[in-house]
Amino acid sequence: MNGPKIQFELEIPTRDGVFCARYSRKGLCGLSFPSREARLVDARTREDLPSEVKRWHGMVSAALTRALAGQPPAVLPPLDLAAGTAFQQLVWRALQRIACGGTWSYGQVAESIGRPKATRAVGGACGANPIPVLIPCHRVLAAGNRLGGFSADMNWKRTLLCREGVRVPER
DNA sequence: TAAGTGCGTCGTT
DNA sequence: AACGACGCACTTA
Repeated sequence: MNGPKIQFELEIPTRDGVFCARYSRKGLCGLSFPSREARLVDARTREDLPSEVKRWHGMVSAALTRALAGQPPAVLPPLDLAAGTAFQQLVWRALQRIACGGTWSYGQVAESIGRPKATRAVGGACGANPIPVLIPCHRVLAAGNRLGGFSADMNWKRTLLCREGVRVPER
């Protein structure tokens, strides 16, 4: 699934730790949660920032801060999802249509992209989401109002939903 | 009710 | 051919 060519990796400090945003020539192509093994960002990436990337990064920082506060989305730069398969991109686009404070089931996502039987595959695509939080895969729950899974810590899924005012199921 | 099993299903590796 | 961030029917306790 050879990923996009990363041009810049920039930190985003938040009240929940330091996230890392990745940009290709086309736009935002990745976002990762704060991690213990805090990757030092190459100093080189901080110099010679194209104004376009500065602008993108400002938008992403603001959007992330809002999202972490459970607020509806702000303006985002173009997203570079080209690394995903056609199916994955379909799913990721669908996720962006889930309103803040709302949730869909994996089955509903599957239906919304015209593949009603691909529920399980939708789970796989959610797990491959390169831009969590901003592409809100945390808003997808399992049927029967169960929580379902999450690639990063399940606590992130709980926390994000909780901040959006969603009544989070126990399991 | 709650928890566990089995199987259909389908995109990805 | 094997493996899932699934869903459903069905069995147990």
